[in-house]
Amino acid sequence: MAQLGSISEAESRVMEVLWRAGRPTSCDTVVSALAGSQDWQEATVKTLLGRLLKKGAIKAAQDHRRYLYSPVLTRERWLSFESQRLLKRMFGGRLAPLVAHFGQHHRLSKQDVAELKRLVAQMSDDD
Amino acid sequence: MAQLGSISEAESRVMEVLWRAGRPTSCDTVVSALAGSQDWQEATVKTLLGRLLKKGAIKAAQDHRRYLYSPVLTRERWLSFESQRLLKRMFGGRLAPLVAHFGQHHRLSKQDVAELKRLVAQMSDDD
DNA sequence: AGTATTAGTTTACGCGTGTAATCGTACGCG
DNA sequence: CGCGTACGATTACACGCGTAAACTAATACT
Repeated sequence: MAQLGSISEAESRVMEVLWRAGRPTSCDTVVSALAGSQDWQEATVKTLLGRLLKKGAIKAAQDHRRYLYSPVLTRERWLSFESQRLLKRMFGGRLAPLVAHFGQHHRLSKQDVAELKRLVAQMSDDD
Repeated sequence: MAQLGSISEAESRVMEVLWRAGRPTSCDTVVSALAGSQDWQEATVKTLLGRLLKKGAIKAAQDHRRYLYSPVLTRERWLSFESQRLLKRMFGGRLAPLVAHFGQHHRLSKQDVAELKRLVAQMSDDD
């Protein structure tokens, strides 16, 4: 019953497609959507869809002779799960140290800084 | 030759010890340092040190009948590597969306918000 | 000097993952 | 009505990881 949330890298690529689609989607359509960016055989996608089903991250609804898949795990929940995992593992679970790290070690675009400023301002507001 | 940077979860626990130690450290000492937090048999730690050696993430210097291990991969580089990987995978490689996500979906402590404010202010300064 | 200890090296083993090929089966077409 | 086709399901297989035990070689103690 693997706690929802832990899907693999490759699986998440498939989820991205389903999230973007916003409606039940056939395996075939997923394959097309991935063609180019991800060079997988159709068989591979089938496998991944199967694994996601077993994990309960997606559900399948019969549509004539095939299934249409849709996410059960939301993108929001997944983002939360993974980013909190990283924060916990590497930054004592707190956001500020990560931001500090980025400030020191990576060039942030002016746009990013502006965005950040806006965000923290908003946070104080909410308070 | 796996590009430096990709060490596993368990391996990173060992690295943490070496980073904190700040000087060449014996396997035995690593085991003691982990006792409690991480309930591993000595054998397990030996395995992990061996794997880290093979990956080039640490080096070993002979000291009488044993080795003293020290990091080659720095904590900074590791933090950068992993956090950028997450950002790229989940937030289009940009920091702001992650912060936005946290703002919306997780309660940030007053302390965290203050810290964040200080950090972004500082960023503008640097600019 | 022989033996117990200790440290490093080798081997083990099940599980998840990436990446598919193959199998089985229901349907539509000729 | 039989056969190719299009799907999902089953099976495959190597590799990394978590977790260790077994093996080996050197040393310290008696």
